[in-house]
Amino acid sequence: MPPVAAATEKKVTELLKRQSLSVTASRKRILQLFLDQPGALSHGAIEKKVGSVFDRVTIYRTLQTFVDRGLIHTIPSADNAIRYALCKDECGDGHHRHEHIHFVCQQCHHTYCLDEVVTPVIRLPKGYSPQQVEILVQGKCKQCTVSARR
Amino acid sequence: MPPVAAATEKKVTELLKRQSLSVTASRKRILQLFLDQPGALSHGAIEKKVGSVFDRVTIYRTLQTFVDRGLIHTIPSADNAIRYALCKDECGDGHHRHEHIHFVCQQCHHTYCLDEVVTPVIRLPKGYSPQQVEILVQGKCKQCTVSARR
DNA sequence: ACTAAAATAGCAACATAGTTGCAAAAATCA
DNA sequence: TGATTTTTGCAACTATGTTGCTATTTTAGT
Ligand SMILES: [Mn+2]
Ligand SMILES: [Mn+2]
Ligand SMILES: [Zn+2]
Ligand SMILES: [Zn+2]
Repeated sequence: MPPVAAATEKKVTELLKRQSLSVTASRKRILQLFLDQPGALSHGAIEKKVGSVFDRVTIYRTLQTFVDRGLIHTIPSADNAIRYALCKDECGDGHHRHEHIHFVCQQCHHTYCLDEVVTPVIRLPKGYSPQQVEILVQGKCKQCTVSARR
Repeated sequence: MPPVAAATEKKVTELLKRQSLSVTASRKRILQLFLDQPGALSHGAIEKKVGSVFDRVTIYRTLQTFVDRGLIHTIPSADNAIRYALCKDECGDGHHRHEHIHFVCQQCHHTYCLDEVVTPVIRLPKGYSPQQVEILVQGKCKQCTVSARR
């Protein structure tokens, strides 16, 4: 067993226990996928990455559990596939508080949380009571801009 | 034939001809649905409203055609069902230009274009090239706020 | 108004996304 | 370790969306 993998395994196990979640193979694997890369993942992307190790339903339920516990959050999209990304510390069991925007690259199709960019206050006409604001920016991401320039 | 219906029929026919679109029963009916109410419509909502008069595929293709021609635009969502709403004059064949935000009521589940609310400029970190900004506000709409107060 | 060409609609089949009930398996706890 | 609780896998189902092909409708020219 390589020491790096062992370290990550310990980390995800700790994370799960901290949320009082049973530590199972699927939860460890899926949580690790999120930790291993900076972007957001859709159910389909996860299915591709883990192969047929886990049932589709298990993946759906795992994602829902993570959302419920404030481990990950959902990101709306224009292509009918919900993306999920890791939450920061402010989120917890039963509550999410996000003030960042999301960026979707039209070239590589990755979705990123831009934690540095705070959602501005949107002033609505009389009568509308806002609860949550989602900002979705589409364009070309850092990586794709750089590789186009070379 | 009631004069009101005849007048609307003439209107949608004119609209379609103005876009050099063949005037068909499905296109007239679906365009009329959008003109008859202020909100956005999903494929499913349209299917319910028109019953089984048109094939599902026809509805999908009609919506796509309208989007292509700049008659309607899509609205991203968190529930995996694309909504469509009428465009204003600025959009046309092959191009959309929208600067308004969208409001989704968590009570009545209607989606509205808030044309009065202009999307603010979002400043991104270096390297990201924005192309389009979508703002989705969730909360309670005008109607639902009023009826709750009574 | 009639006809040929072009566009559109309907059908079937498929693909992807997501849900639910239930029994088997695994994780937790004592 | 063994009982209890939780999670998983399977099957079946719904919703959403696409594609290829043929029949029908629309359009445009006469
Ligand atoms: Mn995010
Ligand atoms: Mn709109
Ligand atoms: Zn990119
Ligand atoms: Zn409402």
